[in-house]
This record gives sequence, structure tokens and C-alpha cells, in this order.
Amino acid sequence: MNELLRQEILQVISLIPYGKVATYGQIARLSGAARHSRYVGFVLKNLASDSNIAWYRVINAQAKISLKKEDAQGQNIQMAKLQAEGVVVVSGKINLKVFQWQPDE
DNA sequence: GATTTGACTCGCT
DNA sequence: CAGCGAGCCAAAT
Repeated sequence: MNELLRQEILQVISLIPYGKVATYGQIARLSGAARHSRYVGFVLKNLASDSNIAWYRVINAQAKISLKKEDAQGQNIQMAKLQAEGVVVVSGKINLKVFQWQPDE
């Protein structure tokens, strides 16, 4: 497995500022793995439970929480955390125009 | 060592 | 404008 790539992904996620979110694809590109969008989610899944990483700031390209229905608890936690940071969630979706992280800003 | 699967994305229908 | 399918890459079985 790519420990290096995994850490880079976590690194990028840790760079997301308070009150902002980023998409999987975005993270993948910033971490140097443009086409490893799926891998990003995979990494989070394994590291989220025992890491202090703000995994909940990561959403999919549809601006929605990507967890499955079975992970309702996780969805709830993520949404709660986001709102606690001031991110407004409308109809389960996030306003990317306002809250998506712009690495160059 | 080959096949399936996945917290995704983009493009065409 | 919504839905479906193909593409990509690493991990798990």
C-alpha cells in the first residue's frame, strides 16, 4: 500500500481551514493523485476512527455526505460537525460556492 | 496472482 | 435536468 500517498492525503485534509470543505476529487488532485478519487475515501474510512483528522470536511462532488444509508450515524456526526463550524447545510447539501475550500486563496 | 469492490467523477443519453 | 455507464487505481479476498 502507499503509506506516502495516504499521508499526503491526510496532510491535504489537515490543510482545510475551519468552516470550509473540500471534495474527494479536489483532495486527490492536491495530494498528487489526480485519479485516485476513490482511494481518498478509502483512506479516510480507515483513519477516521483513530485520527484527529477533520475527515468530515471532505464531501463528494455533489456537495453531499457520501456515506451510505447504513452509516446514518456517521452522516449525522459529519453534518453536525460541519454545522458546528458554521457550514450551512441545505437539504443535506453544502453550498460549495461559499464553503468549498480554495487552495489558492 | 487474478478478480471484485469501493466514503468518486465525468460524460453521454 | 435526471439517470446510467464507463473509467481509474489501490486494497481486500
